Amino acid sequence: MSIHVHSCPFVVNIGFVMSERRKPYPFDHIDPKWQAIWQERQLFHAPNPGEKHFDPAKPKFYVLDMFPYPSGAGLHVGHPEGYTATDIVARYKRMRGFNVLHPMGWDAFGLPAEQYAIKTAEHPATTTRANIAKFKTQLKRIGFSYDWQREINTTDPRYYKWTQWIFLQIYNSWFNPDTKKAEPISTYRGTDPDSVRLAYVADFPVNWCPELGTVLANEEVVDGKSEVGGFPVVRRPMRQWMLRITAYAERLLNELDGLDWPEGIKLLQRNWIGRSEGAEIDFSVAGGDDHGLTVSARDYKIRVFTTRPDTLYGATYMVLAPEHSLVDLIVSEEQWPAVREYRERAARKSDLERTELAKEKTGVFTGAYAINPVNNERIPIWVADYVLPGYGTGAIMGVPGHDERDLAFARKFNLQIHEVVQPLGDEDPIGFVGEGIAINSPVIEGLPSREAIRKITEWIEQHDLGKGAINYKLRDWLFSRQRYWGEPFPIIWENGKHRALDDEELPVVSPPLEEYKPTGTGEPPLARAREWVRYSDKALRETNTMPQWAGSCWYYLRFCDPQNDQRFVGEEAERYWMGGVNDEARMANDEGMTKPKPRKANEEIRHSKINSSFVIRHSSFPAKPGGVDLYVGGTEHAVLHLLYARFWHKVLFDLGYLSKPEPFQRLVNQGIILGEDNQKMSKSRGNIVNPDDVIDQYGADAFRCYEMFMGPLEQMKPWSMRGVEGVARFLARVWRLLMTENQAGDWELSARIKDIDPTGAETKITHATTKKVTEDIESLSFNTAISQMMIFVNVFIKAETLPLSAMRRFLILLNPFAPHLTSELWEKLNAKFRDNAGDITDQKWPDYDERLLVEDEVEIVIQVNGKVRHRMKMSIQATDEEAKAAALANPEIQKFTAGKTIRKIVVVPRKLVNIVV
RNA sequence: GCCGAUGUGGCGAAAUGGCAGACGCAACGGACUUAAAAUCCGUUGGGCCGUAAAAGGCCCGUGCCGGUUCGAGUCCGGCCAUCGGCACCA
Repeated sequence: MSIHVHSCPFVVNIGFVMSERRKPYPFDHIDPKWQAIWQERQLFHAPNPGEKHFDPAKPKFYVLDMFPYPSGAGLHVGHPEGYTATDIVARYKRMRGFNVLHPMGWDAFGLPAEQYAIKTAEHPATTTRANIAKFKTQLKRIGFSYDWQREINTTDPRYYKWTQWIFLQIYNSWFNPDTKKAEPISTYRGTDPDSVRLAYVADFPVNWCPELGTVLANEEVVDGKSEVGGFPVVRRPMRQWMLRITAYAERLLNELDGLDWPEGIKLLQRNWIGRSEGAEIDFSVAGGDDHGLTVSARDYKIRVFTTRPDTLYGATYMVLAPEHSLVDLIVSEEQWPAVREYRERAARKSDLERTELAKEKTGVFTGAYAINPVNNERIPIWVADYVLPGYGTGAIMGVPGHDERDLAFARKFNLQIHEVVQPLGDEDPIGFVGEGIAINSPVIEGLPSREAIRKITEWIEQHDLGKGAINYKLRDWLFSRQRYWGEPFPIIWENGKHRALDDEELPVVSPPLEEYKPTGTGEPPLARAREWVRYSDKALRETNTMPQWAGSCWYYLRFCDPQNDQRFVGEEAERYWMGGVNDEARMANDEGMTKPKPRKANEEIRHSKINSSFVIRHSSFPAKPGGVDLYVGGTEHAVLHLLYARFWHKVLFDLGYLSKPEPFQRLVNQGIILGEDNQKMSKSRGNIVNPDDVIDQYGADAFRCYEMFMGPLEQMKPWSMRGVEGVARFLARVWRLLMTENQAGDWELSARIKDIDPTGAETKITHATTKKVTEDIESLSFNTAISQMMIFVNVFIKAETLPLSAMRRFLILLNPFAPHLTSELWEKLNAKFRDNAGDITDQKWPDYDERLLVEDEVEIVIQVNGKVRHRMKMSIQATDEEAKAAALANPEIQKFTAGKTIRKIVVVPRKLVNIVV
């Protein structure tokens, strides 16, 4: 409460006034009353196919929130923004006759929860339980229509049993490059299945965060620091579990196309996947004259990846990443100490040092030479850390003439620079990286870059020197953590080899460790549980745990069938909710209703820039590949969660467990809510707004409506308590529109409400409001829907009589936004009029009649040279000629046209006449 | 550096290429009240002309500069600013 002293001084200063103060309407009675009724009647429970009360005639709609990570701080007003939006859609869709799946759960494993537990010196299981309880209480107060019977918790063994099971499906499959699908490992015909599994163990330099005592995925490292906590991250070779997400790079990229996601998010994913086309070229290592190379060194080949094979004649040196395995084999005796020292220094560097701070190029000569295969020139081989071990082949050909980085390197170390691309304009050819004409390049002389690339690639292939190749920036997913608070791996080790546990042995439950903090050495805390680790005399359990993202990779599937203990999700339930069987019905019911707003022209142009010449589309790929109909959450998950979940989904789809190749058809990102000071909400700034305080003062409906009235859902916007007050006033006006206070000070239904026909004007505003609210909910423009309802109330509050039908219709329209208030008023109407209207939640969403919205007389603007000079009323029937004549005859207009030649008259029917003189 | 989003009153915002600022907040004036709160009514982009006061009229105005168009907040080109993402990816 003390936080809000500045915004509401009188409440705090004179405490008793608040409790004494008359509420604008009795939300403190209404809110709990209806929440209890909803819970008791389980009104928002969605039965699965085959269950009692399931109605197969209805189409389905799956509307999902990104489930929260229950932190110790509880909710702030940013969380319920997306939740309110989806709740409005869910309530609306139910009234439109859909079976609506609208669930909520808890993503509770992972680093932040564990860090919080360590800080408060409590066990993460304890703090997690408490945090979830707090979140749930807070969410319930807002009156969301979740089906709480489907609540799930990623830390529940009944849930993570299936997370482990899915891991085993991944472990037990491989990616068949011919079918471009995951297949059971049993179909693999090679000698070493472990080398192709989609989950595998690798020993190589990883992101190690000493402070957190764990390794992190590339995606969890930001600017060389851990995303959680902001601690330094260094490279360190360790044995780790990896998931072969790179096998899916192409599909993850191409199959974005059919999704209704913001183009910006698709672009982020495309960039993250980072596809580039080019060629791989082999350079052979030259025998040294006095460099002490052994004869066999000549047999070594260095393979490089380049997107510009047309600059091959300009390659004047080569660079190997310090970690490249050939370095040891080719380095000369003389250069060995320098190279060794350089490699050690590079290994110690943090990511931050290696990238951001390393403006100046560094490197060291290996003493070895390679042969440029196209012209047989001897070129020196260097080691430098500007070449990354994880991308391409970890080696490059240095073309300083036409690459900025190579140019900087060559200048620093005095290496040769050749011009091989002639710019089309008058730019300096040295350092020119664009497309031009190949020069000094016999095989491709005179060709434009694109053709040159094609021709030289053919030439390389013909001479068996390499091949055209595609490379992705995306790396395999580092999947193990040296932490306690995560899913244990269902894996045991025997004679140095890993082996999957049987399905019957799941779940593998973590041992109840008292001492769960990271060891700091890189050995996982689970190793402390000696009894637990000893699986048998010969076998030990894997002691790493899964990363935070594991549970959220498939939770949307579990929501379809959360109680199932036979399968991770029942087949029929999955087919129904994820959209396999019900598509036709849905499309029919859905026609034109859930389409995203038409994109602006420039968005289309941007999209079309994406080079799709290489896109391979399976003809059977569905136009709407995703299962969840609407998914709302923050942009922060643009690449991490959304990419990982798509990957798991595709593996399960390939293995035949799922009916759709993509998890989320339509994605919307809600914008961040800032504090009243326009700054990001944070504890240190003291500008956090707690939903509980808002609801105490103004009620849940005002809270919900304000969240939506603030502005467009996707936009970043600041909180304003004054704004909440304004919306609360609107709801109070709705209350007083239908209710009046009697002599005794009690509220009773207004005598103005009568079961009479509305006037023409009243019908018009009612239908206009229906149209606007309907369309605005469909396009998620909740702010303008509320504006329209305010206009409606402003009109009727002045009326002497209130037609019952118009009031009922209005309450239905407002119901998704303010469910408590409207339920109460609806009940009061039922009590008085006894017209068997039924409960408000059972109502059908009203239709509107376009014909009723048409005016018979319209105001037409008269412009002279594009400037508004006058207005006139005209019948809607008036022809263009009549409008023209009327405009010209208008004395006010004649003032402007007198003595001038009329050059042109533009008429926009029913809108305006523009006279050009 | 590259990619993307955004830029409209004092504030949150609204506007199929056709009356810029709907709706709300704040502010001001009034009604009610012993008084305040609440509520209700009215005014409210800037400048100017007009009038006793009104009515009314004119000019400017959607980050900046240019273009297309009878007409641009909206479309096109070029800048500037803020925010977000990527960042030695060969």
